[in-house]
Amino acid sequence: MEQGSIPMEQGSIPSSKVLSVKPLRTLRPLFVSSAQAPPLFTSSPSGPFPPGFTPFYPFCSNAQSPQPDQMDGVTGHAGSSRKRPPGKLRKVAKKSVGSRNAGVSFTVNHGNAFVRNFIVRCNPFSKEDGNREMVEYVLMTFDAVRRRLSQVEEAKEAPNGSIKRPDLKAGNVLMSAGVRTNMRKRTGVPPGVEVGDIFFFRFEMLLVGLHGQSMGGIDTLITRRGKVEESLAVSIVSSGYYDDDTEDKDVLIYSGQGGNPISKDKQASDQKLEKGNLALERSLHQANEVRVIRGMKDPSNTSVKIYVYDGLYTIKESWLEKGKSGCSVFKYKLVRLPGQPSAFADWISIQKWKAGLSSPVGLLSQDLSAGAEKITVSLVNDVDARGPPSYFTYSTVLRYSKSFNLTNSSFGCNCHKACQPGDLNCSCIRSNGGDFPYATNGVLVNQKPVVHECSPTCPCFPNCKNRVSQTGLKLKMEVYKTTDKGWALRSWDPIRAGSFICEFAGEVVDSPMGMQGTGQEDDYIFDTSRILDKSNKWNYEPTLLNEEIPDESAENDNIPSPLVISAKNVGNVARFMNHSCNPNVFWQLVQYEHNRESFLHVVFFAKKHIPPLTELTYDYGMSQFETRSKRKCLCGSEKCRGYFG
DNA sequence: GCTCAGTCAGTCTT
DNA sequence: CAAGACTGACTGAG
Repeated sequence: MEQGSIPMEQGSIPSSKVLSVKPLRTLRPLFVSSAQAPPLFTSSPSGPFPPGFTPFYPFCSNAQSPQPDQMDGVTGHAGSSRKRPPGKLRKVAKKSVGSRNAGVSFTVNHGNAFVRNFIVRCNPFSKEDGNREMVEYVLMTFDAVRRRLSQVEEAKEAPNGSIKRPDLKAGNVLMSAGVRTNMRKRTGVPPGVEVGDIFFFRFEMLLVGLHGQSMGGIDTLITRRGKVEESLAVSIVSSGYYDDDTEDKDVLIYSGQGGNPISKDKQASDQKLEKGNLALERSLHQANEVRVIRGMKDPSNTSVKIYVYDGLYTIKESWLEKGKSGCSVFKYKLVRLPGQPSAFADWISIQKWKAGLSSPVGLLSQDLSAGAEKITVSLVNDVDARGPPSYFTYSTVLRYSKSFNLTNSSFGCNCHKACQPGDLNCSCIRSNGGDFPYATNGVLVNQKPVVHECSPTCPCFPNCKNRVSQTGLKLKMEVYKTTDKGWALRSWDPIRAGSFICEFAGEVVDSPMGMQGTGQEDDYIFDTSRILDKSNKWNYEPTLLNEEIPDESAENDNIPSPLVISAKNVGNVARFMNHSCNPNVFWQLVQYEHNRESFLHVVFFAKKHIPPLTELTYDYGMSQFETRSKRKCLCGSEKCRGYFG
C-alpha cells in the first residue's frame, strides 16, 4: 500500500499527478465592516448584535434540509455510518406532555437560560426515554460539572471540603438535579446511545441509561413471567477486574461477579449462583439481548480507562470453572449480534495498524507531515483511485508576518517549578481570572474569550500544565478521503472531551480581502470574526453548583483584534477539518508570548468524547454578510442549518 | 520515561 | 438500612 511519502516539495512529481482536490473549505473572504467590532462576537439568531454587524442566518432552511439519508455510511467509517436505533422519538407526545408537566416538576423561578433549557430538556418524558440530543446534553453537562469540580479541587478552593472524586460528585449533582435520561430500564439499545460511543466514567453510562450500576458489572431488569418475578441481565461491563477473555472481536467470555477478595486480608471465595450471576443464567435461557461495554486502556494515556459500548450480544453458554485463585468462577460466553456497526473491532484494527502488523486500506502515506509532527499523520484514500491532496507546505506553527500587538500583555509569570492551580502569585493564572484553565489530564475547563498560557519566556518548567497547546500533536491523526466532502480528518486514538487536538497552523493575513477578484480564491481561510451558533453550551452551569454567574463583561473588553489565517499554502492537519452544524470540536483563542511579544493562536479542543475513526468537525460559523458562496452543508446532523459559509 | 501493583475514599442499587 | 458492587486518581517500586 505504502507508496512513499507524498511530495512536499514542488517539482518532485509531474504536475499532472498533483490533483486538484475538491475544496474542503468553502469559506470566502469577507469584509470587516468596523474596526471596532468585537471579533469574537457570538450570537443567537435573534441577536442582540453589536454595531457594525449584519448577521445572516439561513436557519429557516431546516425543513428543506438538503441532507439525504443515503449520505449515512458513505464515508464508511464509524462516525458517519452509525445507524440511529429505530427510535421511539414520540416527538408530538413529548412536546405536549413535556410542556404541561415541566412547570409542575420544576417550579424554579429563575430566569436564566440554563433553567429554561433544563426544563425543556429534562422533562419527565425525556428522562424515561431519551434521544441523541438528550444523551449528548446529559454527557456534556456531566463533564462540564466534573471539570469544574476538578478545577476547584486542584486549586484547593473547594467550598465543602475536598472533592477526591469529581466524577462521583458530578454524578451526584446531576442525579439530584434530574439531569439524566433513559431511566426506564430496558433490554436492547437505550435510544440516543450509539454503538461505538465511548465513556470515561462509569457515571456517564449510568446517567444515559446504558448501564444502571455505579460500580457493579452486571445490570439487571426484573421481569414477570406469569406470577413469577425474575431478573434478566440487560448490560454488562467487562472492565478487567475479573479474568474475562476479550481476545475475539465478536465473542466475549465473561466472568460472573463475586468471589474476588475485596481487601488484601480477605480470602477469595467460590462464586454463588445469585444476583447478577443468576440473571445471566436466566438470560442464557431467555436468549435476550445483552448490552456489552468493554473497558480498556486509553492508548494515548494508559492510566486512563475508557468504556466502549460494543452493542448487543446474546449469551450462548455458561459453565463453572476454577479461577486462578482456585475458587469457582462462573463463565458466560456472549456472541455479538450480526449487522451492528463496528466498535471494539475498530480498536483491534487500530492496534494492529499501530504495531505495523497491518495497514488501513488505501494508505497513501505513512506521514503526511514528513516528520514535522512528533507523531506521524497517515494519509488514506479508500474511496477512489486518486492521489494525495494538492500541494501545500506542512507547518506545525502559525506564521506571523508581523507582530501582533496586544495591549494587555503580561510577559510571563515568576513561577520556578510548574505553575500551581490556586497560586494567585502566578501572573499567568491571574490573567485567566484566577482559575487555572486546564484540569487533570490537560482538559480545558471552560471556553472563554482568551486562554492565557505560560510561554517559553516563563521560568516555570517546560512541563508546566499551563502549556497544553504548545506540546504539539499527541493524537495519531489520519487525513482521509470522503466520497462527498473531499478530504477529512480523524483520529486513531479516542479523544476525551476538553482535550487539546491541534492548533490551526498557517499564515496570518491582514484581511481575506486581498484574495478577492484575483482568481486565487482561498478556501482555507480561518477567520475569528465569523458568527457561531452557541446554543449548545459547553461550559459548566454555575447554578448547578450553586455558584454565582460570573460577570465576564470585563474580560470581553479585552478581546484582541480579529485574526485571519490562511492555510492554503502552509498548514497542518487542521486545514483538513470539515464543517458540521453539530460538531465534535471547537476552537479557542490561546495567547502566549514569544520574544516578549504576545501572539494569538487558534486552538482546537474536543467538544465531546470522540471515538476512534470518527470524523473531526467544527462549526465554520457564518459570515456576517450575505455572500454568494454559501455552500450546501453535508454534515448530516439533525440540526443541520442547511448551508454554511 | 514507562508500567505495574498497591492504596483508599467513595455512591448507587438491592 | 446494611451489604455488596468496583472505580479512579494517585504513589512508589521496578
